[in-house]
Amino acid sequence: MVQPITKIKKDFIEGLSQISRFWGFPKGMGAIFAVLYLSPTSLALDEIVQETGLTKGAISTEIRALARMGLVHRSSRLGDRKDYYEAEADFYAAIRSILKERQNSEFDRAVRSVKETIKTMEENWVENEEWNFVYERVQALQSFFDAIDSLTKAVVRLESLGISNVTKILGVLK
Amino acid sequence: MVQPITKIKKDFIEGLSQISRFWGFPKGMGAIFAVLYLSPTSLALDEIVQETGLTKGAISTEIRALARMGLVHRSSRLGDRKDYYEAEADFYAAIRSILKERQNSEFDRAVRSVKETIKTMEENWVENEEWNFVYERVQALQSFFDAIDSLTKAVVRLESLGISNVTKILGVLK
DNA sequence: TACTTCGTTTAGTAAATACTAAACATACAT
DNA sequence: ATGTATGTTTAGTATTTACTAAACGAAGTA
Repeated sequence: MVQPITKIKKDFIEGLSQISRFWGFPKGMGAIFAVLYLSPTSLALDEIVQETGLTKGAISTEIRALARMGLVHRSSRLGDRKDYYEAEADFYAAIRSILKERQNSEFDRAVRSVKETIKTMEENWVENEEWNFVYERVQALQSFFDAIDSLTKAVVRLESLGISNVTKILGVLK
Repeated sequence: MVQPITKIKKDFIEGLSQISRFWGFPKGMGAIFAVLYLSPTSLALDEIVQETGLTKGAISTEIRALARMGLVHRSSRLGDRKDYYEAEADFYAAIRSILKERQNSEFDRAVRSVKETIKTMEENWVENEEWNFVYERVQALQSFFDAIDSLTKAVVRLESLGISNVTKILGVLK
């Protein structure tokens, strides 16, 4: 059975769409990234419309999210009003970028609310068993978050999180 | 301003709900976990109904998911038809458990489809520039996935992923 | 046997989210 | 200025997902 390149691409796009959805992102987002990732040249919005079947509007908003995460880069050419987009091909760089982005997200707001809880409890301290128990648990969660936080910060700080670093980590975990 | 323990709990539950939603899980799931996490004793389904305001049905299905991820544990008592649930308080254990769970998930199916793409291309090889480019890119993604995969496998293998291991990793990344 | 008390399943509803179509804004070209 | 090609915003729709209410099943109890 002959497999034309278009079919190969289509399957790959499909696969990335599913992966995207699995991580809680719109599947269109995965599709857009996939199209750019498989293109040797940067693409204009209309070309992405062609390849994905999505509308300009959807792509406009979703590609902005992708750009914010550092998964795609936007560029423009002299004497050309169009914007051109290309995928970030270094996934380690992408991960660092995503982590960085997440630091000022809704997630951090929620995490901070846990910190608030602790402060509130300390300021209104009541000495009884339940209070103690709750305090202890909330604090355990807090220090877990802190550990995760330093981990992500460490990763973000690296100039490059390459395969070599991953191997290093693997070595430690042995 | 006096802060009764019920208000403290409510805020905390709210916070975990948001965190849950941020990670793509239903917010009810976060609420259920929060209620169990703040309880010194294991709770029956009806008690969780009371605390969360969700229905039996919802809790039944969502708590099963939580159990599958190892975030809560179900137990029963002699001469008591009720099931009792308690939260896993060791978050590092929970992480390992979640990672383990994810290994046979929809995600892996999608990842495997990328591997398929590579095989298909090799079996129907066409020598031209586009084919080469696509092949190279797909393979780069594949090896990225492989790295992530060995990382999670290493973490899962650890008897305990405690704060000490996290610190070790931080050391390597310095 | 019929009656409780529990967890589960199911069928339908509500809510959230992704997406479309079309109006809009901007910038350039004629 | 008017027209055209672009990206963005908006208002509405479709789809997906979370959840409810109620029927069900199992397993004990009277």
